[in-house]
Amino acid sequence: MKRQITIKDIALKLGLSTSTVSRALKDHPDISPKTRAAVKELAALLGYRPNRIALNLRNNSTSTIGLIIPEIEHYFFSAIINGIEEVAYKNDYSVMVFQSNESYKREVINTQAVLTNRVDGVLVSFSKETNDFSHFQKLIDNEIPVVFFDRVIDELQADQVVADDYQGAFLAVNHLIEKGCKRIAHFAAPQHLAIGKSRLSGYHDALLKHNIPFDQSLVVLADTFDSARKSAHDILRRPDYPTGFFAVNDMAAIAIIKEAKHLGLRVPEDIKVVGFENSKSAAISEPELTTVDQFGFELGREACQLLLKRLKNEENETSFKPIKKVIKTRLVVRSST
Amino acid sequence: MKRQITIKDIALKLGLSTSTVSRALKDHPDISPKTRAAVKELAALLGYRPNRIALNLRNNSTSTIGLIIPEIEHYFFSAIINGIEEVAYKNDYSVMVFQSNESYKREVINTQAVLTNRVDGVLVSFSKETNDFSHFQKLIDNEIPVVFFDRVIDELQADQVVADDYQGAFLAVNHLIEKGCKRIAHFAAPQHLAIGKSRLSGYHDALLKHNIPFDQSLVVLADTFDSARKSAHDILRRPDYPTGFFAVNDMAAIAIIKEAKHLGLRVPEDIKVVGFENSKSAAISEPELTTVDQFGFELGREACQLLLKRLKNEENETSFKPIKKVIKTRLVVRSST
DNA sequence: TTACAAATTTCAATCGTTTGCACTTTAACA
DNA sequence: TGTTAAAGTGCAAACGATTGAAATTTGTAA
Repeated sequence: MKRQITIKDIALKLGLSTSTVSRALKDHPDISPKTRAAVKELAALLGYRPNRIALNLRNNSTSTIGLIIPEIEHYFFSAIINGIEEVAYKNDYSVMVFQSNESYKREVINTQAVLTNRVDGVLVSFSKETNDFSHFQKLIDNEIPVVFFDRVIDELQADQVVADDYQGAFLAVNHLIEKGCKRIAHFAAPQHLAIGKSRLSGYHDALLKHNIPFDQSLVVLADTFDSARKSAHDILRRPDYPTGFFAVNDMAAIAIIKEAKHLGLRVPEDIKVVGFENSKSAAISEPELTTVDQFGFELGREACQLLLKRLKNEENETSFKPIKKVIKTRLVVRSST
Repeated sequence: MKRQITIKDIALKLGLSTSTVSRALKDHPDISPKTRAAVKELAALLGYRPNRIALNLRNNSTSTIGLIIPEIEHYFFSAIINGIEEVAYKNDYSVMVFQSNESYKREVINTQAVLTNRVDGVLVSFSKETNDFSHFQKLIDNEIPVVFFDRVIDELQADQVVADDYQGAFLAVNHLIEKGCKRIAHFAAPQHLAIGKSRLSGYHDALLKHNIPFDQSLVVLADTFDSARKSAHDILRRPDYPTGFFAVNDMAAIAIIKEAKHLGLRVPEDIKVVGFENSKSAAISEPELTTVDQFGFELGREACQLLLKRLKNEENETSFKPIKKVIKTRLVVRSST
């Protein structure tokens, strides 16, 4: 690689010391106008760019944040990245992306990578497999600010940003009931994830509000297209199949619709379906899917803003109080209900 | 931030010099077994981690690659990132992501960011707006290896990785013809993009092969959902509307299907539609979309591998010969044709 | 004991930039 | 002309790790 122009090069050509050049470049008042002008001119001419790595070393900071995320391919996560990148960009931070691919092992390695790369802070949404969180604790022990988003855990002393899963689920189920559904199934996420729990509990309470008994047999674990399609097949073949479906994400909801149509049922006449995410696919599905908008972009923005705030107040080490931000959701009504 | 353990800390505690500690840690033969063992033990005990930034400065390399990409939210691009991250991860590289959001201005800033961050190499898919490429030339002038993927340009002395757009388009249109379509429309991407040109020319040649005259009025510029829906509306209202549609991407194809159904036309009975991308949405659409698989993941992998190869052979500066890799595509036949 | 080689270890410079302090120049005033 | 303060520059250390060369220690044989 071509050697980059350094302060030393400029100093040499001008017969100055590196200190003078350094100060001239940043308008230090000690430097005479003549010298300053000369330095700046030559710097521009040579195309001098300060070497960030040297600065990183000196300041012990990289202006980089690490992002550990299950899978970029999910619409929801890429929307979040969008929000994160937006805020990072505006604050002159760069983002390093590490995917766990929903693997705990990979995630542990990711936390190490984040450490070796000396990022200033980390944004995390952990994998479905993860139920030991000591690798994140290690980050916190190293006093690297961590903000969890979407998939969060209360046991760690760290900030959190989440969608209002409870509210969203409540809205969704309430909507199904108002549309006339008496028996409503819930396709749920694993219950060790907070989103799994909150959405189930929103579902539960919406039923309660309308005096509909909670039926455990109508709650199935299915948060992917394939598993949801299979479960939908089973449940729709029961004689007393439910007429309302609340799925934990859009993919599962779409799988339900697909399978229903496959079995000769009409949506929304025979069954009604609500998803969660408001992905691109929701608008494409046929009929278009009623869903809960999670505002992924805003969620990413909030998470990044929170992290940057922590990075700026680093001196303030007295008694860390975790902040939990909750982003309100919104029901997007379409033709599947 | 807590001060990290350095080599100096270990040296001090053991009454050694930093050089000895450094060499002991990397099994240099000069170091006596006793010393080595002692150093390693203490290093492990204290949780020593080498400071990558210091190494970056010394080696003038960051083990980081920059990725400049239009929008992460597109399935195709996130699939590519997946492939890139996979290869980077295996080779101990980290990936910094910069989105241009299809904005030329932002892209120029991204190239600067990539420079200040002193990445070792850059992977680029440029924005639709871009038709001045001097900002990329600047990267090349700085002797930073650049690999273009998907959206590429021949005028720059840089490697390229692309899907075989011509072949894919040919397959798609050939398939439509074999399914009985006589009049086939093409919803195209802007013609200053190589993908726009290649896919049009694949379309053209497939027609030619079957002696179907090329009709310019059947080629419309529409590569987004909204623009395609609008164009589909117009074209389907013509009395002599075409019965085959080849869209430059899945979103446009899905828009065509939506609009056709909206106008009371049946797919695939009345019109047949083929997309390009093989996104998740293609499998979800109703009817499921026949499309050309671009193998985004493999494309990302190839691009990253090519870049890493360049990074490894940096000494070899004699007469740079750009490499162009073409990834074969595959027609995925579903029920829209 | 001396000499010499081999085995270990340390020194010092390096990467590029910043910054407290010391130094030199300039100018002004007595 | 000498004194002194102000203005402008330079020195050197620091960030953390590496590495060629120099220095030290150790071992061995005469």
